[in-house]
Amino acid sequence: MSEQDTQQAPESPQQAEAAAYDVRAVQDKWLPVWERLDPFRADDDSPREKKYALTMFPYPSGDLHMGHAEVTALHDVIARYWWQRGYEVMNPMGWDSFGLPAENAAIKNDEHPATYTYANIETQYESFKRYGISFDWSRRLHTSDPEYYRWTQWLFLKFRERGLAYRKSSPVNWCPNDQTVLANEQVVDGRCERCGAEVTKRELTQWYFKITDYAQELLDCLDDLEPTWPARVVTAQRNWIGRSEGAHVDFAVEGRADPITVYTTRPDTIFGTTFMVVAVDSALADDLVTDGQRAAFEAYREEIRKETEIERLATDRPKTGVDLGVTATNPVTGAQIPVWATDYVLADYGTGAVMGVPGGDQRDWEFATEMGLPIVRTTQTPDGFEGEAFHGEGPAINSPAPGVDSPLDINGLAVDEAKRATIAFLEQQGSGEGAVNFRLRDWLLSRQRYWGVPIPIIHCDACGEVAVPYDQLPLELPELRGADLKPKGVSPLAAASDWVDVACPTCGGPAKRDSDTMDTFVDSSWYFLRFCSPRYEDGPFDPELAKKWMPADIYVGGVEHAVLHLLYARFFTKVLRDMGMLEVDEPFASQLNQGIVINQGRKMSKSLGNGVSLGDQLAEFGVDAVRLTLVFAGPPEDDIDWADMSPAGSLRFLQRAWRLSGDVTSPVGAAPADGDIALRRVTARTVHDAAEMIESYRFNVMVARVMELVNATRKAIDSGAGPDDPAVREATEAVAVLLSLVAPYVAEEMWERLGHEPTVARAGWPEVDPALLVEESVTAVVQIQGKVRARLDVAPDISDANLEQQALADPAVVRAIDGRPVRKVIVRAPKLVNVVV
RNA sequence: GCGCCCGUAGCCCAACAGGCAGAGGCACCAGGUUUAGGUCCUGGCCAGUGCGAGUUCGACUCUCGCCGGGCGCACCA
Repeated sequence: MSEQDTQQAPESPQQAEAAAYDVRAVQDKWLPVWERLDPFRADDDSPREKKYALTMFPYPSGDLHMGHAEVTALHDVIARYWWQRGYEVMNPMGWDSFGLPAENAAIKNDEHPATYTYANIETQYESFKRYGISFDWSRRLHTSDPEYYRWTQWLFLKFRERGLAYRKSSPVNWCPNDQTVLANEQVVDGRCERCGAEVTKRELTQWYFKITDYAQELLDCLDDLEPTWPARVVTAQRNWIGRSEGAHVDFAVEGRADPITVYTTRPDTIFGTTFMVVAVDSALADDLVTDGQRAAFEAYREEIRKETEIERLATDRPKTGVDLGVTATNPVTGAQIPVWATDYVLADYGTGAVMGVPGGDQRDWEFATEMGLPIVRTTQTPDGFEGEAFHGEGPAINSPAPGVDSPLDINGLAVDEAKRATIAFLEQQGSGEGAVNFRLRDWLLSRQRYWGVPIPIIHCDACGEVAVPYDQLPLELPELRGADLKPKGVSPLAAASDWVDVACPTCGGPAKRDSDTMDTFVDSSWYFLRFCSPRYEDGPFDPELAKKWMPADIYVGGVEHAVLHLLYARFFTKVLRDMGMLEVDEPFASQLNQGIVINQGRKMSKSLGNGVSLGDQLAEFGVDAVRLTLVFAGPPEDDIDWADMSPAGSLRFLQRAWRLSGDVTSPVGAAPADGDIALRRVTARTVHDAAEMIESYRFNVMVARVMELVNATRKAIDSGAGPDDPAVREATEAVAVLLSLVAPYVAEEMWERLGHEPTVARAGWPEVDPALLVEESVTAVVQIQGKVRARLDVAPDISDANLEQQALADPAVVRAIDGRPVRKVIVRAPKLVNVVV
């Protein structure tokens, strides 16, 4: 920047002005003008067709960084394109402003989390404005504002009324560092998604959203999203939901009223069941164990509880378990089989109990081998099979085994048939039924933290759980700060007795508020709906306006939310639809996942010392050049290595484009039809292609096309049609409009120099005369044996026969054929002729 | 272990639906301009598409197998 200034000092300001524009001065000039014109305010009453452009709202930690710069630059290309194409565009922005970093900062600095949060929000707000993204700031929201979280609480209570929010005791994921529980989605490879600490299990009573009620629909709708959502997100969600089909089977236990029910995807292997395994941390195991085995069982359970998730999930360690001392009855053979407890069965999947079929399941095989339990194969293995358990296709064998008496016989049946026959038998006998299971668990939403939405529930000894009355919402957080917020295993709110101790709204007796707060993913599960009517007072959003704006036409953001935010937001949308408040089934019609900005082949990090400061880059090259660099770097989904990029080169290009606007001498409104036809064709082609590129998210190619147009226009001015040709004006105006999607400042400056009023952002997409897109002649290639031997200039509508005749008459072709007999001629008019000799 | 994606000039990246491998940029070189090793203008340089097969008149593009890189899932019965 300072370099720019010193370069302008020389004797002739005129000359300096002609060579380069002052990046900072241009930014300072236009920012207040845009502020005044407010060109991106979405009008709820506009008759124009709507577009809703959404980008993931940030968490306010410090100032904006390169990642924010990339995602918003890409997003803004689309939003600004839609404005230019004449849509009414809603492009809102806000902050996901509850969360742990603010709380940690508050403890460290002995202050209130709001101090950190709102200071950062202001910083980011100012940065966003200067960065020139076309946000409609009139819709700004913060999830930590009581006006916002009032409705988060309202939604929680409505969900609860529908049976979709409930409390249960269960072993939950616990982050020992953050001192809070985590949802399954927030545990990555056995570690806390946020801080990386190894997650352990704890038995706690917590609030859950019953997202599993929507498992099937969440899965089914992915088919509709497949064409417009990134494949990896769709796949990730399918895997996460994890639907499987199988059966529930009851194994009777002598002396116990209830049988042990298992879930299996392979009911056809039931004859190979030589033992049962129950999750060691389940209530079922505790209930089944005999007095004689209790001591051993409890010792084993203690050992397991001390393990971290990482240890527990390791697949290569030996199987462990303890015999519970009871036996169960195989419903098809009547055989008595031992029941064991183990940690390789999960308490919260299926029924927490599994029939052990070592012949068909590798885990069971290992367990049987370890414990000396019998192994029976029930599926014929292929010739030469040398593995252990076999779970492939093959006819059923030993079902029943010779000499075993059973009312069911599935020997010889293929796997699918055997499954069907077994389920039919079990259903008829009343000892089982076909069943579907999902990997997806209910969403644990309680958090033992302060800086979040208080759960609006009061616990009364007499009345139980009582909802905070709607007219008392928002239930605001008590004022806590600094050391009050230190993690102590229970929510900091629990210690705020003034706040916690209340009269029961129902009976008036002494009661306590629920002291947990909600997972911040609850806040972000509906913010895109609030944007439709951000000041609405009668509900979380105005259903009429949601009807107008929803769904979001594009959602741009990071792929790290593939199964977190994106799944939760879909769930909320479906529930709100079922509540009659929304008409859409899905919130986001299409999606774009940008890559990340790295440096020197590595993720930017403090420890590597390879961080790139957005502020420094903006100061050195200006907003436009940084935005252009990010958009031009490559396909949006790809990571950008900043070390490979050249923001200086981007700035040079922008200077070249800008210079065009000073060279144009024809008047505003000069009839383009009188202009140079060759340049007009290039302009038309560029505008046409640019639209296509944007709509297929190939923004880097769009920029390359604009560069070509700039080059062509330069040539026309210097050595062609000349600066007064109307086609030069037409081309330069097109450059300004196209550049307005990426480099708003220089585009505005060009627009003014071309004699127009601001703002170029709303100038409208250039008109393209379709006649200019039709080539007057094309080059046809003549190949001999697939090698190019000649080129012909031909009419675009030349016939196959005509082209073939011309090709074979061409001297170069005749020479190449060299008298050999022509065996075959392939003609693809007007582009190609291939002669086979 | 299973699944998905990607390998094109020194570097970042293009190539519609199989049909001329290069659109654009960076870097580099040369000439012009210049007080100028900068800016600007002009021109140049640079790969036969990771490897090996197959299909085809024709393969960067389709199929199969390797090699290399990335991502996702992973004791879910």
